[in-house]
Amino acid sequence: MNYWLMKSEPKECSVDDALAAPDATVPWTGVRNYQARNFMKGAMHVGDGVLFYHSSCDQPGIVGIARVASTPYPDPTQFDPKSPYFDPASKPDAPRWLLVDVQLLRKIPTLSLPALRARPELADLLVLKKGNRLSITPVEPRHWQAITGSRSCGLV
DNA sequence: GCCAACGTTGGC
DNA sequence: GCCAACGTTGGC
Repeated sequence: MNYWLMKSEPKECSVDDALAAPDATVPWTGVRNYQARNFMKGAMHVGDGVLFYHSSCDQPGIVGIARVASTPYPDPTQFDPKSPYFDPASKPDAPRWLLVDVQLLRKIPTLSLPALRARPELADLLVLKKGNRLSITPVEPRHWQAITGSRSCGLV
């Protein structure tokens, strides 16, 4: 069991969009960074805990508790010329970009960046570190527990 | 393999 | 819109 923080721009897929989706599950499209991809490819497992994060918006922060709901599979947007995530260098027989499905378990009151920074036990949370731009970052168990109050995946 | 130029992310 | 911090690209 691992834990992750995954960023989404609410303009594209907000926590409410995830909540409204069938089974509250959405494909995590658009990851175009090798380090983030490699997390999905090599270290993520179905059932891993996910902190659902809103970025590039009025109030950035953690807005939901979710879980990894699938093994990694090719991100279809890489093959769609009309998609902003289209990657002409990626071929269907050798997909470059992957995604996983993410299932929202519960929405939480937004934990804003200032609120997160106010907690000393979260000082090492990667998303709070200066210069961090990764859209998927691993979360240490102690951070997960501090944020969710649970050792488990957040299932109630 | 080096590294300068360029592009992107994302908070502010 | 600004800009710091990275990642990627491409000439050499």
